[in-house]
Amino acid sequence: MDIRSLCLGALMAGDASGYEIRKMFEDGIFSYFQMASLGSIYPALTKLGQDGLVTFTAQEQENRPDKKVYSLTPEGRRTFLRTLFQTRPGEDRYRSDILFLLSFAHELPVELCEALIDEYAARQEAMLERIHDAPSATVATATTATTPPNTNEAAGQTDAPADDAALCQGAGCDFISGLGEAVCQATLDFIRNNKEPFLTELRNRRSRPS
Amino acid sequence: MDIRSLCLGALMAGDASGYEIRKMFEDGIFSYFQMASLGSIYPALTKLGQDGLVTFTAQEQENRPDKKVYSLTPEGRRTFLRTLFQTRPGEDRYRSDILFLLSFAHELPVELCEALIDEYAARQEAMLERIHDAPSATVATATTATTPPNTNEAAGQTDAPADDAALCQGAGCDFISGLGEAVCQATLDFIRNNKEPFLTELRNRRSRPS
DNA sequence: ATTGACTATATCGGTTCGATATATAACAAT
DNA sequence: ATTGTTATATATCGAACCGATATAGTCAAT
Repeated sequence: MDIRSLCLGALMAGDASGYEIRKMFEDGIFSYFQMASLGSIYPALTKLGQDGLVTFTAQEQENRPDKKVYSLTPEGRRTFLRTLFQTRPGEDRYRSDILFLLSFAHELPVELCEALIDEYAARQEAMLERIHDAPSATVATATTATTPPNTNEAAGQTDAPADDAALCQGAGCDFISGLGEAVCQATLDFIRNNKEPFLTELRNRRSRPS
Repeated sequence: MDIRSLCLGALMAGDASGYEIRKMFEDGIFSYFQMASLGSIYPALTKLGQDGLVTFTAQEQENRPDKKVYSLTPEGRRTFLRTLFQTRPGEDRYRSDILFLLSFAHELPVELCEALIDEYAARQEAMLERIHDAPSATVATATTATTPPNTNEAAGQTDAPADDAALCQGAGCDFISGLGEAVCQATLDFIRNNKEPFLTELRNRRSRPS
């Protein structure tokens, strides 16, 4: 998936600025399986605008740089849907420095190994919490007020641009976050059951390096 | 983790050519949590050579391009171990086109959603098999003959360069592949239990789009 | 008062991927 | 017989992308 498609996908959930798109990949639903940085989002939005797939309206904000709120054009929407249908999905890829380091456990002090495992577990736990805090489509969607720092409350132009089912629009996201939860849980379970035996074995091998 | 460290780490398991290093990231133990392409491995090895962290000996092969077999220098080994100790491990990142596509399930035909899920499951299953086929450190290591296409059997120079504990050197790799197994298993379990309910819900929403 | 955190856009350098070129051999299929 | 595919093996180049940085203002906390 190239960043242009990723941006179009983000805008499918509703109008957003570049900054808000990044947050979707940082904290939002997309953060579990995709990422995109500002350094690629802004150029992508510019190019998408040139190609007529998005438009933006500069929202003036008092004492702040203008906020460029991007929307999909009808052609942008069509293009994205075509992408959805045609894309042969690439291989999943997982990258973890911690696991790489841990694959050299036999060269490391046992304390460092333990710290790495604990760090790994902590991150999984944090992710679990993020999943639980996220809104679900099956549960009532009216709970989250969301109310972003909408400084221009008086200006009645904003029209609440796609908030309800925006961040998590339907069963797909529920399925995915359920999967994420299951994976995190399995990871934590594995660590709970195997951390100590692993460290013990490391210590044993250390004492008699055979 | 930059590619130079990744290459040093690969060479910790024993001498290897650039091509063989890539295979470690393609099929080998590293494939579960890191990746590296030839387009970055070869330049990295060249630079590491300039910095005196690796050396190579060009092994002539009949009717084949020379095979440059790289080895860590003592300084290269020291540098890598220093890296192991000092590195503040970066965030894990997972990237999946399939899950991204599935997050737009409500825009897709149910059949396509099912195909995507099946594809996802198939990949997990393939990964599980790869993990099971891989050698384990705790089990007898003498089973795998490995015998790569070693055309020069008569030339007694090769000296079987680090084969036994090479690919998977110890408890660390066992821990990691155990973790990988648990995660794959949890993923497959989740899909088994939730695929049909998910598809059913999609169909229901489609029939009465409310 | 000043530090740090958040919102917001934008650019630039460096890293890395993916495709491609080159060369050869083994093997399967037509 | 010839074609195609797969595998070994090195190497390069353009395009894509990340991460850091610059700019600039608000707000809360110390």
